[in-house]
Amino acid sequence: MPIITLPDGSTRTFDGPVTVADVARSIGPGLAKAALAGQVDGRLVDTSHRISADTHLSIITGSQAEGLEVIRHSTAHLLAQAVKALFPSAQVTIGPVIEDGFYYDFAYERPFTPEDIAAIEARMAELAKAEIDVSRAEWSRDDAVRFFEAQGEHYKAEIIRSIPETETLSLYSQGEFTDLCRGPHVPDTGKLKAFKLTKVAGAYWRGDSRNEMLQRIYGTAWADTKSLDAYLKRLEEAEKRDHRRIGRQLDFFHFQEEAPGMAFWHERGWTLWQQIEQYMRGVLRKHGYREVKCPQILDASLWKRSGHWENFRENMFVTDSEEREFAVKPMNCPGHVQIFNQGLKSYRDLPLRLAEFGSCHRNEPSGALHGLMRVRAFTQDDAHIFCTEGQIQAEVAGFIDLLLAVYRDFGFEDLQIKLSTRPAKRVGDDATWDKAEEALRLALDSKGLAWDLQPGEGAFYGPKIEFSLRDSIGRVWQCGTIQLDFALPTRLGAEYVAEDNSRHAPVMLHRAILGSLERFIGILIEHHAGLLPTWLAPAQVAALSITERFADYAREVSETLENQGFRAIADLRNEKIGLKIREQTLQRIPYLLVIGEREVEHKTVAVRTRRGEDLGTMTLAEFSAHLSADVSRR
RNA sequence: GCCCAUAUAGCUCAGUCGGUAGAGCACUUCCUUGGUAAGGAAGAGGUCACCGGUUCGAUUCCGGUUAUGGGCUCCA
Repeated sequence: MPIITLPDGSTRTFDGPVTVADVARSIGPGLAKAALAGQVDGRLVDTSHRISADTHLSIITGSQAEGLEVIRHSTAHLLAQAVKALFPSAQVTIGPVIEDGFYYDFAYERPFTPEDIAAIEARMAELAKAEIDVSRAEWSRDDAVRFFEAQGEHYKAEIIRSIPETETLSLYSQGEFTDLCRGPHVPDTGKLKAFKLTKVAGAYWRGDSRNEMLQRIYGTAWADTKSLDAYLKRLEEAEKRDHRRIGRQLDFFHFQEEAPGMAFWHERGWTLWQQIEQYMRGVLRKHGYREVKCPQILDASLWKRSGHWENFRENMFVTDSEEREFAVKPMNCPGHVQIFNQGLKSYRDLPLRLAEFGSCHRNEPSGALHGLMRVRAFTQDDAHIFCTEGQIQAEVAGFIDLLLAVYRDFGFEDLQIKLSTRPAKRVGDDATWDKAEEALRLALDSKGLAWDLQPGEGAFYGPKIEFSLRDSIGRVWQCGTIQLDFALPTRLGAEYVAEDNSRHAPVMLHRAILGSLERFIGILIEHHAGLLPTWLAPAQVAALSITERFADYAREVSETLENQGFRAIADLRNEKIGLKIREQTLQRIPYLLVIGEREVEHKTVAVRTRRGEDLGTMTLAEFSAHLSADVSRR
């Protein structure tokens, strides 16, 4: 006589064992139809799951996050079923749920074409319409291996073989298709109503580039077509924010074939860049950094000593001159160590914080390039803090405060933080690593930040924290970082004199807040959809003359504002005011000053914003005060 | 680097089942001097990414290269 407690606290008593579906039916026909899975004492189960003891049960539908996940997972199976039906020799591998959808990897003798994808999607729709029952069965591991081998599914068999022998596996079947899966799944394919295959791509088997390439099909799935349409709409909107598109529209930068992965900055984009750089310069100075500048190319011997030659030779641009081998710097640290090494340093000099807007070049693999987000020529807001072990935690904590404040000023609140700890191949003894990792962890926790641990993902020379921001379609790009380094100072002979007159290698903290200026600007553009905050906007205000008769006053207005330190332009073209407003609004200029007879007569300006608001007529002094207030509000 | 796709005017794109191309916007000139998101007319503009092959003939078909896009791998 199981007594079942529902989420609202009510209970239902049954005469004997019941399934989740039975319970849903007893509550109402609507719920019975909507039920996708159940949650029994916190565990997700199929609707066919039998309950024989007292328990807490929640019926999962498509309106819950768990339900959506079930839908996506089941849609991945539906995709595999359709592929197997249309391409029987394709082998299935894995098909997980991802953000907003799912993918499934297949091994097949040729890539799937767009026509194939259309056919597969059509078959999926048919299979869904047929409302095929999805059933679960438990198998022993070895039986499952034999089953899949017999079907010619060698990848699946390989996956199962790597599962411990003692484990019982669940296999889900729908029609003639059976797949290994933990579940749960929807009770029948008819529950899958809103899905779309989005793209095909190659993907390495088991994510290893030494392995063969599989055919990955991506899709999205939602509880209803309305949500699906909303999602597709959202993607479309995000595309309009693409920094590459806005960069062209606003005349910020361009790329061309002769310089792959290296941006040409146009005046407006460069103005934005300069605002960011000057802002950062001020912030760094306030926080005890000293700005330096190192040579762009350095003799190969230095890169050999630093270890970069050995590890990254392939990705470095090298040059021959005077029969010597040079490398264009791929990073700034060795240069900063050279500066540190000039003159004998005392413990009293520590922490020493050397900052540089360091221009670096890395010959990134061609397939990795992506607009401003991944380039071959970039500028880091780099700095290296030379300190003692005892100073690590305070420096890291101070850095995190600084980073959060900077991000806030740029309008970013939502970031992903990851702590990467010691990899298998590393330098330094375990005691040092223990201390270093602990220092990073404590610093993070002291800020009350949420972070993920990435065990084994640290650099060979030390653990690191990475701060990432998302682009307009949810892709995550690393920007800030702080990395401990126990290796480089020793390799490059950096040392300081301690209180007891002994000499020690300092600990080196590599850190960047924006990461690369290029990438940060890309994200900034997308984040604001090109409507940069006034303090960053390349042109903050445009004076528009209504006819040529008022050109002189419009020019005077813009010059006055320029002299007050604002970035103003004058649009004196012989065009209608409507056209000028349209064009300058599309250029995302925060303020437009309309200047005609009335304004000239009363020495005023009529102010309109890029969002279409009319701020009315005011004197130039009043507008200047308004602009000033806006600029300081970052 | 790997898989797939794409490359036509400054931009966004159409087109040619193989006979050297077209639109809108932008640009130039002229008219218009107009009060809050596109005034009108005329004109100019393309080695159809590059290199090769097939063909009487290639922008179109095939191969290669380069770049870009979407993924995968990588990212000191």
